[in-house]
This record gives sequence, structure tokens and C-alpha cells, in this order.
Amino acid sequence: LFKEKGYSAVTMRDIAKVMGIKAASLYNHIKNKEEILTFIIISLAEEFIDGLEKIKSGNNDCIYKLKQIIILHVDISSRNTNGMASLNNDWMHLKDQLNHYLALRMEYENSFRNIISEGILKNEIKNINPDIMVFSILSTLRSLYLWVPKKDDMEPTLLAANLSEVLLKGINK
Amino acid sequence: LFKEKGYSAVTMRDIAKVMGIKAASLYNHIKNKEEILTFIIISLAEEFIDGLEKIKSGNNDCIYKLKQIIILHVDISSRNTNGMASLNNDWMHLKDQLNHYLALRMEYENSFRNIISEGILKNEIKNINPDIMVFSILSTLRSLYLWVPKKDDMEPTLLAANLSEVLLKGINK
DNA sequence: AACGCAAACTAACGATTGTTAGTTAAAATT
DNA sequence: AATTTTAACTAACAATCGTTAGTTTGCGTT
Repeated sequence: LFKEKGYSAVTMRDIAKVMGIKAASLYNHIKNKEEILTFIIISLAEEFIDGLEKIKSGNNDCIYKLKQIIILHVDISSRNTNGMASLNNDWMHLKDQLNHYLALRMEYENSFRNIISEGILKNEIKNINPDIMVFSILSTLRSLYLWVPKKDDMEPTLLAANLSEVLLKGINK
Repeated sequence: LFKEKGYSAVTMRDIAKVMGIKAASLYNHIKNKEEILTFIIISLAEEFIDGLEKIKSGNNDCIYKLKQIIILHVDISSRNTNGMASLNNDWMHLKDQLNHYLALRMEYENSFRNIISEGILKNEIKNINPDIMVFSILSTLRSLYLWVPKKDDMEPTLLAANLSEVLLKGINK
């Protein structure tokens, strides 16, 4: 429901209806509406942080690390397209955990940028504004949740491989 | 406001407050809340359709057409980052014009894919699944509204040039 | 000076929101 | 068999939602 209409447009009665119970009964399981969103977003954000931590710690070249990041995004997005919609579009409706989320996101983007910058220093990556490269790649990876369900016939492995080719080496022959 | 919180979370009283009037006074200018969203989204969508139409009609190679598409997105997104947020995130809250919007979007994506496919045939573009290339490039271009305001010191022309390099030729040296 | 009109206002409407209180039935534990 | 716990229910709450009705204000045109 959050993916289809966004967090704000989904009512507790909407949620209850698809679960086959009444809205009041939801409160036997959760504290409030916000808790649902918080759980979805924070657990996904931490999954990304953990994944990136492992990639960083590996002793590989930067291009390989980027390929692993692409695999990480394809993997998480394929397993939870609905949650990824909330992570991307509804994080601003967090309250208690908003600052925590923003900190995690900044941490992730900084690590990403550091990998790119290191790649430029080591002459593995073109000397273009790293911010633009981070933005470009991350925008595509963040949109995977929209795209994966339309191509559920395509294996995640193949998708990741093709994406790596396109994102890292471009489309120009 | 729509960019910050999304259409559903913004109330007519919110809108009125930033305009320095009362909510009821808004209805001297608009029919209802939906009309605001409809105007924002449809006029932007038509701007994209018109832009792409001109690019298609030009007798240029596919790579050049793609560069023009990138310029089109940078241009429109730079001039209206707020509207682009609604176009990207709140189109599902359209009612009367929802089908019209969906038709325009499908038309746009089909034209985009046709340019890519033609490029593959003419050996200008790598022979990878065109859908992946459309998705990858379009995801980045659709996210420009988030990124342009953070880099308002960067000229649109330079941004478009750098983006073309990254999106078309990749980042790998 | 008189009039018409655009655009603000106050007040209120019914509908819907997230949530709580209190109750009941079934399942799990003793 | 008795008791506690889980998880559903009905009913209702205060708050807020988009919107309408009716009124007032001030500017531009006659």
C-alpha cells in the first residue's frame, strides 16, 4: 500500500482491510502508524550500511567494489521492492528516527563517494566531478524497486551484470 | 510544499499559510486541491513530450539525440525542481487526468526506447537490452530535481555535458 | 460619487483521520 | 480443569481534512 499510494495516503483502515481485520486490532501488534514506517525504513537502511561495510573492507580495486555495490542494490531491491519504495519516498515522514536515518544516508553516500574518489586517484576512474558520478549511479540503483517488478523474468544476476556494463562502461560503442 | 512532504501530506491550510491567506480564500483561484496537482504535472509532462518531439524530428544520429534528451531534462528540471518532484512522486494521486498522464508517459518512454533501439541497429550503441539502458538513463534524469538544487553553483550547460559523458561513455577509464 | 467585481474573510459542514477504552472469544499455559 | 494471554471486536474520541456558504473589503471602472 505504501508503494502504491505513499505513506500519507494510506490509512490504518486501509491496512486493516487488506489484513482482514479492523483498524483497532492493528494496535495489538504495533504502537502506531509511524512504527510501521520506521521499521521498514531503518531495517533497510541498516542492511545497506552493513552491505557497504563489507564491500569497503574487502581489499579490491574500486571498479570491483562498485560492481559489488550494484549487486548489493539489485539484491536488496529484488527481495523487498515495497520497502524500497518507502525508503526512497517516505523517509521524510519519520519522526523519532529521522535524524538517525539522515545520518545513515549521509554515511552511505560519503562511503560511496570515497570509493569513487579513490578510483580517480588510482587512475581506474575518469577524472570527472565525483558527485556527478555518485548521483548518476545511485539514482539508477535507487530506482531499481520500480523496475525489478516489471522484469521479474530477468534473473538478478543477469540484471546486475548488465547494469554494471551500462553504469560503468556506458552505452556508447 | 509538495516537494517537501508529498501531495497527500500537504493540507489546503498549509498552502494558504505560506501564501498569507486563509484556506477558504484559495477557492477564489482554484477549483480544488486536485487541480493544483493536475496543472503542475500535466503541463510538465507536455513540456517533455514537446521537447522530445523536436529531438525526434531532427535528422541526427542517436547519440546526439540522447545528448539532447539529457539537455532537455537538465533544462526543465533546473527551471522547476518543485514541479518535478510532483511529477515523479505524486502522479498516482491524479484522478480525471491520470489516464492522460499515463498515456503521455508511455509515449515518452516508447520514443526513448526507439531511439536506443535505432542506435543499436546503426551500430552506434552497444547491443545490450534496450530496456536496461532506458531505465538506467531515465532514472538518473528523473532524479535531477533532487540534485540540481544542491549544486546550484554548477551551470546547467556544464552539468549536462558531464552527465552526457558519464551516462553515455561510462565512468571506467 | 456610485457601482461592480475580484479576492479576502468568518463560520461551519460532513467525512475521515489516528488512536483509545472497554469487551469478548479463543488459544496457550498452568 | 482453571487461568492467563493473545488478539480480535464494537464504539467512540478529538483532531483535522477538503470544501461550501455567506459576508466584507478595497480597488478599478463607469
